[in-house]
Amino acid sequence: MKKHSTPTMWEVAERAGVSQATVSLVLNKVDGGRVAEATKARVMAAVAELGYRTNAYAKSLRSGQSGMIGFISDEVASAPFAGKLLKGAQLCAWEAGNVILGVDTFNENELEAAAIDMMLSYRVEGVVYASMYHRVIDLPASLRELPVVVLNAQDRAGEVPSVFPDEELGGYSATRHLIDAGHTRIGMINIQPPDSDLPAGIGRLAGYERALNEAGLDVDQRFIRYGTGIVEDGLEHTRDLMDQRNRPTAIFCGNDRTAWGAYRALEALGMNAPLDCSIVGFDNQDTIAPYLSPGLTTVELPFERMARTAVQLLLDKPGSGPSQYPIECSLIPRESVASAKVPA
Amino acid sequence: MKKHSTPTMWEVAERAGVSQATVSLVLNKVDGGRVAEATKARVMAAVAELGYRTNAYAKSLRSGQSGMIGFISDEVASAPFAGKLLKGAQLCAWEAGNVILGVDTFNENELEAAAIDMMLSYRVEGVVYASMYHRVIDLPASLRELPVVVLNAQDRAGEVPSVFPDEELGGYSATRHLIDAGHTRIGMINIQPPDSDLPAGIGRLAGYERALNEAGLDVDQRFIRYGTGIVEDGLEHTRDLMDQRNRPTAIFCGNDRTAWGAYRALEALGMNAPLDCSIVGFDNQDTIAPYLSPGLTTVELPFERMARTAVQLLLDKPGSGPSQYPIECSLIPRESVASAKVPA
DNA sequence: ACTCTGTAGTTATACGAATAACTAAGGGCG
DNA sequence: CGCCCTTAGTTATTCGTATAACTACAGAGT
Repeated sequence: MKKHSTPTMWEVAERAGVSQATVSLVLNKVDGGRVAEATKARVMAAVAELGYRTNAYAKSLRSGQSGMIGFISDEVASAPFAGKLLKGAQLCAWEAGNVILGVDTFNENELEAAAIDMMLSYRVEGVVYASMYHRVIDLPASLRELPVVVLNAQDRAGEVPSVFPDEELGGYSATRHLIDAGHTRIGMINIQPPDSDLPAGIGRLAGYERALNEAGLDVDQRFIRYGTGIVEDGLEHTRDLMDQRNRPTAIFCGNDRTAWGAYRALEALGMNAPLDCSIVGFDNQDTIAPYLSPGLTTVELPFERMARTAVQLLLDKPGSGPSQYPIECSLIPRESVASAKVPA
Repeated sequence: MKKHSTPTMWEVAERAGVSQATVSLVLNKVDGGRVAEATKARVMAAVAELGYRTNAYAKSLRSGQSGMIGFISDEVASAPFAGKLLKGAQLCAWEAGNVILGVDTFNENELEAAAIDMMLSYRVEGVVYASMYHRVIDLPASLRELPVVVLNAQDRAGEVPSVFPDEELGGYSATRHLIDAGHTRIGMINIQPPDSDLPAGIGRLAGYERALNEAGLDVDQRFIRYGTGIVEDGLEHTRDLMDQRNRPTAIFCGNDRTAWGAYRALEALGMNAPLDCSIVGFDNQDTIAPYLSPGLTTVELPFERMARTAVQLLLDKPGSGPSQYPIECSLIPRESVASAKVPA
């Protein structure tokens, strides 16, 4: 229940005994020594007494600046980490006095079109176009009229800056961590079939191979499996990997769900992680990784930093820098990696 | 890169050879037979050719309606289900031509104050004040000037409508499901200590007891344990419960993480779910419940419906209805419940 | 005495759209 | 023929703020 709706600058001005322009000058500190301290104080007092708040619409209309950043995403609702993207975006926007206008399209083209329309109506300063998973996307044509940054995905046309996780480096770090612990027979269970073109699986595998090569270890195809990123795949492939003579002493799982499956397989086989087999995951999914036992050593997807980077790119729009911004994924050590037993 | 910034109604009017007012009439269908079909067509053509989009700020300023609904939440980022709240809110708002202006406060008072300020500036039609978990909250005083609905929480003062899960009914359904399967010795592992006043644990336990009473079964305190909702608690308490003579044949776990712990305990004891012990969880956490093996029968928290209800309450603001809106939590059957063996 | 420079404001206007109030032309009808 | 109604628009004003351009006055400098 508001008594007399929010007051305007005129009402503040009247109460302070000055003109509306003066109120504006005071509130926006366009001072330049134009307003006496005493007057300022009177204005501020009136503002406080009346509970005045700037009308963002009038301000934007006049100034031509909306102070809003659009955030379009497919299916945030279903992605457990989506909140982190939102968090990074919001904090970064906020620090620069901007606000996030977020819309989820639920992968429906109609909704997406409506969302873009709406953002154009609100004259957003730019749009962060976020994907739920790392992939290569085609931007809707109607976004061409606006500054856009692609988040957690890559623009196929390469016309727009894209911020995404450095999967290759992540895969490298994970594998390197195992190598550093003395492992030489390291399996990998990837999260997609070999013919899939998703950057996540491709990059993580590539990083795995680079680490092995760099360490002078063979890339043994018998140690590489291809699942689909779900628990069952980790379970089956791990069972299978451990069934070989000369089996791996460590497995790099392409994501945490797969790692969970690996745990289950080891348990079923009466084996112990990390003593019989070290495990490294990927994603650092926070409803899983810390709750597995032993805690899962994994690679973190830097959602918050990615989102901040994306928003920052929109904010300092000037001149086009590079179009690809891979963000480092860092290793989160827990208890699922042990030193390899030194061969006798 | 926009060539000549977005066109205004005047430019559309000029191109169509009419006045600005006419363009407005056409676009808002305030028709009443005032504009000839041919003219309408010319206007629409001009709109399309110039790519005109209404300026939301000008429109709101003039009409006094912002078309925005504020959504304030603590820590969406960390809540895996937060997306569903957002989803329901957005869809419901959208259907009525409104847009969500969302802010996460990360539990910082400063940010919250700034968020409320910002929403007042944007003259939101109302605010959904959402909590990450079901609790009793005190609303910040500055929200008093606006229509507010509390989501996934309850307003202590009871001055504002609150939409939250019907925990008691959920607990009842879960327990009833086990009773219907023939179980008579049913344990419960609650998610908070007995002296805690969080509605979730209190309600779920109350529902459990009501179901037992209604079925003429005793509420046996030896079967009720109090944890804190984490995996380890489920593990320990289940181990403990199963260690009794005359142990329970089914356990109602106060949430899915606890249920996960129960699975681990059973596995460790060489027992099988659901054959040796049926399990029901709560939350239907989608990164966990479907991936446990066997799939976890659990109770769903109706986030999307709750959020829709909250927004709807804001939209049809007239006259105050009830102030509490408990929303039904329904049972999601999977494979973790089996019929009790009929006693010989 | 006159201009010059600050200081401390004020006035007027524009942003883009919505809408109340007006107008102009054509036709029907008594 | 004059009157009124209908159709198809137009004009003028308003929302709340930002800002360019102006004013009014006091004191300094020559």
